[in-house]
Amino acid sequence: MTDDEWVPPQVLLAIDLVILTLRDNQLNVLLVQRGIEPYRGQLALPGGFLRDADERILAAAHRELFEEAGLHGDHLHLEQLAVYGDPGRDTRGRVVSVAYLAIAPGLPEPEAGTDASGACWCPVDQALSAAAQLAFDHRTILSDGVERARSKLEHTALATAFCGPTFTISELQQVYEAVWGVRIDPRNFYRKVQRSEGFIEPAGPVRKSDTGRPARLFRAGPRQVLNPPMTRSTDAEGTSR
Amino acid sequence: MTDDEWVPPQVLLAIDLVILTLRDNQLNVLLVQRGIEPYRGQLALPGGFLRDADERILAAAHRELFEEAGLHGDHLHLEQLAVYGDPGRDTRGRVVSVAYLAIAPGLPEPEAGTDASGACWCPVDQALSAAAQLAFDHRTILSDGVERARSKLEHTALATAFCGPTFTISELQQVYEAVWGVRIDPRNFYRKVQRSEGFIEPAGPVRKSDTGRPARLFRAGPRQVLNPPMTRSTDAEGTSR
DNA sequence: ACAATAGTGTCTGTGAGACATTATGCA
DNA sequence: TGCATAATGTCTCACAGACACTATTGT
Repeated sequence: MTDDEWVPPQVLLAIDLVILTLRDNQLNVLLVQRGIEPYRGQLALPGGFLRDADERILAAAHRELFEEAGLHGDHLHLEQLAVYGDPGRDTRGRVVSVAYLAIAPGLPEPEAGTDASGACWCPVDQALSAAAQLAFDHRTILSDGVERARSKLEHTALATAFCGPTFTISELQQVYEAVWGVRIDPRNFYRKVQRSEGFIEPAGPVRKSDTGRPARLFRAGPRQVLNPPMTRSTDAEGTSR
Repeated sequence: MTDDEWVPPQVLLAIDLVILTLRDNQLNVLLVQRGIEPYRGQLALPGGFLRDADERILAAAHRELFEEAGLHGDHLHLEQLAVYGDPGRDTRGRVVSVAYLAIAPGLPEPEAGTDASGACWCPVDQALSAAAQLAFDHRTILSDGVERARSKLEHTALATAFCGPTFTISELQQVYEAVWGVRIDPRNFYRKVQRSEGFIEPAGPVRKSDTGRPARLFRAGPRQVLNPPMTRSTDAEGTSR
């Protein structure tokens, strides 16, 4: 079409991870402090380049997930989020990054000393505030990831991925409250998740807590898409004209 | 981390387009017949490589949209779908493709003679049937694109993108019926879209048709996300255990 | 007994779906 | 007048949200 000698340009392929978890009833994201240029010393999402030309992209995401956070595949939700590839987003050349969204159950401090020179959980509110100054376009990526998680909570069973293998209903409720940033009536929530066919199923007897009546335990059910969905009261959306 | 001499591998970046429209009350997709290897002569989604290292990915999508289908940006919905980059999906090397979903109002036969040696609209049912044999992993991409369109119809105003600048309510209904493959009660549909704040707004007087009472015309409203959503009766989903 | 959380029951408003009815054009 | 489609009204059932109430633990 153009020159006979024209060949398409090549690009560097990177993976970025938005790893969300719940800590202390707050939605947290895993951030690392960059050890190399560009943006040396600044906070960034964990990630890296494709290792070699034969590595699958999803495999690279899993590899980075392990290298930078010490997490491996089991009990972990991992899904493609979007591609970010604007020219100039990385000074090292044309870098196209595939972002993945990972949801992990509540975890203690991350394993340090692997790849990243310092990884830490950070509340997303804080990471998204103007003061945080994430590297590259990672603020956009994080924002997209959080919005995706919020949305998927509505009509999929994603919420169970934030919990351990078994959980109580009020623990599940805390997931919704933390991710959506709203308060939910426990009685209505209880009925709703119970009725939602295949969402959760009974597991073991009860979990005793320090105070109050012990709660029954549940595990994630077989159904991934919820019917009916968990409508969050979306009272301020759309274009305000 | 590994060798001092290690450099990340480079890949070729491609764009693939899932261009959907409505023709004769059927959901159609634009396909081209490949003029070059690999998969020469087979049907494929329109697409191509990044032109140069400075081109934005979205710009490349718009460029291909024009080159291969003669469509340009106005009155056109275009959104990122996903990335497909498995090794071996293209024999020319490691090709990572960013798929875009485009929705166009009903259109006549596409402009031939630009880039693709023959482009044509094809009913999606037919394109997805086993007999079609699309090139590369384009069957998967098309399938993902259609599912995305179906899903977005529920809680966004995407349906209006299938229509012209003005449309009647029954035309809008035909969009839903065609994309979802269901029948909808016209009276209930009428009330529902009317009540949905900001979805559609009156435009001009009426459109006369060959038969029956003329219908009022509407245009797309300012609101993109619908509240309440247009629930399609999702009676068979999730994992059947 | 009391505090605290788990779990159940009841009421009310709203919307979805089924379907009758009226309105407005043309042959 | 008859036909076809547009537009509106009515009914019923199911569910969301509000909230009173009972149950079961520890102190």
